[in-house]
Amino acid sequence: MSLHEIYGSGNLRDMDEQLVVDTWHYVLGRHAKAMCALERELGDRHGLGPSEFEVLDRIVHHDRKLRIQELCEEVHLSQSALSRVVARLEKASLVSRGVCDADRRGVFVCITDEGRSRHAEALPTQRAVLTEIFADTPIPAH
Amino acid sequence: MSLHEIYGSGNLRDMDEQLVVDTWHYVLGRHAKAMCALERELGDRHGLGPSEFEVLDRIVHHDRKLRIQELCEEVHLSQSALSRVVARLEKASLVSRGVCDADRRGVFVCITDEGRSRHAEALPTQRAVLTEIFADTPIPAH
DNA sequence: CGACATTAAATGCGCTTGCATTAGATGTGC
DNA sequence: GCACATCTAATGCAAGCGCATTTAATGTCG
Repeated sequence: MSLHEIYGSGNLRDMDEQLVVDTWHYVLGRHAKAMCALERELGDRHGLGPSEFEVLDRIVHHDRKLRIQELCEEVHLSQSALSRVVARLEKASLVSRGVCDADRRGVFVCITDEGRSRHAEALPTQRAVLTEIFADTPIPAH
Repeated sequence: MSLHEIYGSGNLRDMDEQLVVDTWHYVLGRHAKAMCALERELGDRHGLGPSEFEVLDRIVHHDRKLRIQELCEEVHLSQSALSRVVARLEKASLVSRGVCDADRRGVFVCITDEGRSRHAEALPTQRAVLTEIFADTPIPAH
């Protein structure tokens, strides 16, 4: 169904609903495809899962140590899942955890040199995968 | 960064990449939000998980019995995951499985009356959740 | 016909996730 | 100061997923 047909139908409620459902199917399809490809490519080439990469990416993007809490707002993971991702990254020496002096409940996560270079290696792979999947139908900037 | 700035930058490669990454973040965010809400609402109100609902929805949409294989192409699940979803649905008496006469390796999945009415109950809930999440920034029809 | 590759669906297994809870640190009110 | 609510991060636990494998049926080729 084309945009013209939708808007020309005269039934805005149906149009909205159809558009919403189409959007959901788009999101479902691309998410599945991208996640699957990222898991394979990042895993095979760089030994990283999508969540591990995303956490490294957020830290590199901010270019400073972050609190677990801050990361939690940016990555789409529950607090417990994030806690475990950080634990795996620490085990792999890609980040280090340190207690926060100001609030001793908090935990800072610092990226290590090894973490930084691993991220730099993996970044082109991630971009290539995403470009492969989204280049044809990106969302025109919200 | 605005669309104008992007297009005005003169570097189409960077623009493309930024658009692709923005699209990925859009997909990640909406997928997480929608999945979480669907899991909660469909689960609490109708005793269905998102995968269970999706499978019922595909069968209702086609309005006939489908082979596992056919469902596999439409649902974003691995063959093994789908096999288990169908097993759960059968346990809940929402579908029934039957061997295919033509190819006795194959399995047909039929929706039951109970499955049909459960789907009908759940559909408005699903639509409400999706509208809540996508009404503001749907994708203008690809 | 008979051995071997192929296909469909189910199952073993390990991993990641979210929910609920816990342990420890910090804030609040009397 | 002290009891109690709140907050942060970690952990026990069960559920769902994908990969690899298995079981059974079907094709294929000599």
